[in-house]
Amino acid sequence: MLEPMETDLDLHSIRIVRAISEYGTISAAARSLGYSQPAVSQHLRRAEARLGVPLVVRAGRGVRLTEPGQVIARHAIAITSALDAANGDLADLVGLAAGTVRVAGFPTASSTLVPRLLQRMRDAHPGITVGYIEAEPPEAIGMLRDGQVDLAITFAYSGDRADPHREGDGSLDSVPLFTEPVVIALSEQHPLAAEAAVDIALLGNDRWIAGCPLCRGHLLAACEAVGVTPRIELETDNAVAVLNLVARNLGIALLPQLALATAPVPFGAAVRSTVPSSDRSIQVVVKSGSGRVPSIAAALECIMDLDGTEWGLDRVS
Amino acid sequence: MLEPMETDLDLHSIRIVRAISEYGTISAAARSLGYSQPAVSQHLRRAEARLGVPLVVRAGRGVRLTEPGQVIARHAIAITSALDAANGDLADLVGLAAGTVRVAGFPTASSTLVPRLLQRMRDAHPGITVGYIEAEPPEAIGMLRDGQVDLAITFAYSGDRADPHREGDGSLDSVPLFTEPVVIALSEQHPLAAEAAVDIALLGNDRWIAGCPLCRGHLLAACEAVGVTPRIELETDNAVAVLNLVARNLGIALLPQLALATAPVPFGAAVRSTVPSSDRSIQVVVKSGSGRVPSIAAALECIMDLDGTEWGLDRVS
DNA sequence: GCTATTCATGCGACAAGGGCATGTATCGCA
DNA sequence: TGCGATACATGCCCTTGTCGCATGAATAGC
Repeated sequence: MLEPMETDLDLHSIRIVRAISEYGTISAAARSLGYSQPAVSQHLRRAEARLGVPLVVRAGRGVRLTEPGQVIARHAIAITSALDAANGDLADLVGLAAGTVRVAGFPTASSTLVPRLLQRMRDAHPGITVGYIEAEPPEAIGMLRDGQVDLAITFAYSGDRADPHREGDGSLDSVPLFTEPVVIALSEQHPLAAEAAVDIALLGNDRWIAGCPLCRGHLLAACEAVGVTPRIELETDNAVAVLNLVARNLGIALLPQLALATAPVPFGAAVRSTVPSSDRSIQVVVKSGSGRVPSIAAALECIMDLDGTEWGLDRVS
Repeated sequence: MLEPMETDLDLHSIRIVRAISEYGTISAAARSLGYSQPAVSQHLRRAEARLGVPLVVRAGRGVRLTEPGQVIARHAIAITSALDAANGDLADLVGLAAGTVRVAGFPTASSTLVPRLLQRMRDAHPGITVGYIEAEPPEAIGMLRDGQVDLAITFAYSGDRADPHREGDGSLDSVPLFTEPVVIALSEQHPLAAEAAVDIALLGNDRWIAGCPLCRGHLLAACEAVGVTPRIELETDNAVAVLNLVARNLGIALLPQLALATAPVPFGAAVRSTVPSSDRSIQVVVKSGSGRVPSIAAALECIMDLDGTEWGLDRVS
């Protein structure tokens, strides 16, 4: 007989009925809600038309809730409190009183930038939980795309063709934070250790120690640029190990400046700049749009406030 | 720094976020809500603008909820269930599966019309609670105005100047249900007991028994109309008592037909029609507007369906 | 009986909100 | 590697909900 009857209660009606139940008159309810009296009156009429049931009846100069109106007023408390809870949690997120950020960073950053970041976040926003997972840039970018992390601290060698940041893809926002020189580590015994800057073109016969895939790629590119094919015989991305191997003259290696902050240069090893020189840039990456999420924005801001001079990093503007 | 920030969650946004959380895509959410995809997309954008926080971020071909979005989705369950509870209770009221009606009726109705009404209501709408309180018409009307009852069963003598229904007041709706003759009860010994109809003009010297104030008023009016001043020496609105007094020739009385249904005419008493004749009408009264409240409408309908012939009442078309 | 409240109604204006058409990016498959 | 299907974004236009103001009618209290 009757169609499903779109008995759709809207928040406005609920608030209005609740206010009327509380104040007894439409005028007072309107005042308490910041509306004009006719607005509330008309809204009530519409709501009654939608529901097919009167919600108020005139009682002398004021109004009285009908039974349906009283039922709504009773539920209004539960509904509005549930809503207030949601609004409260949301306000906490907006106000940085709560929230979560999941960060991925490359290994060397774990020892340098990340502890500073976590400390700043804890000090500035104690309510925000920061998660961290170590991952090389390509993996970090992947986790960002997959939604496993909100923010990635990555690096890229200048001129790298396989730079995962450059996927022509507007879905990620990269912000360059620092640039750092790539230096060469070689034994003090090495004939070129006396030079202030070492010419890579002269290193075609040396044995090389390669690091992570990205670093190895950069090594190959740098050598190719000067017509040299490096003999890579050792592989490790452990900077301490690299430097100890170098100190014993078992090979030479290209290292980003930041790596030296995590490992003391041992006796017998030397660090020199290269010719031609090359740079590595440290970047922070977020999904486009998520930068406006307060907790993520806060983490971003904390990262961008970091001072890299302690580790020999050059701030990007 | 930031103004209170009208973080107003509306139901639409909550439903949309919930659907996205459930289906994973905006399109599927839109389908499940009966909207077009652009509508949901735009609504999301507006909600994000209002809240100042992104709720979704694009993830490949679909979208993923941000943390604020997930928070809303979590609360959505509680909010929508509270709302569903309210809608359910409201639907019960509309569907007559629940509800309350408070009825007031005059004493004679308590014995006749009201039991039938309660039985019909229980049979037709077991979920509806019907309350009853006995009250004379003026008091019943007063209780209706005060909101103590939802429905009043009253009577009025034709031509009564003090009829409480006629307060020129649009706030009450009266529906005449039945009319009944007013008859005269007198002793079989009475000289006029032999007549088929008794002329009131001839009763100026009799002793009268008056009933409730309204009935007494009608008695006075009926006598005045024919130039008689009744000698009222006994007063009771108990029909059984009246008839027994009449049977012993201690007085005569005007009685509405319905009263005879509550009291057998004892041996020695006679009932006759009067000249001029007069009627009493039985009415049902509700507050204007409350007739559209389902439970009250159902009670109204049950009353109007009552058949009065059993008690000698004449239906009003 | 007069006055201050209170509710209802009509009018005009604005904006929220939805559909449609269309453009763009992504994923899967051949 | 290129194509089709899917999904989201955007712009345009229109409906309709909703508000405020001005005004009228009814009520309660002094």
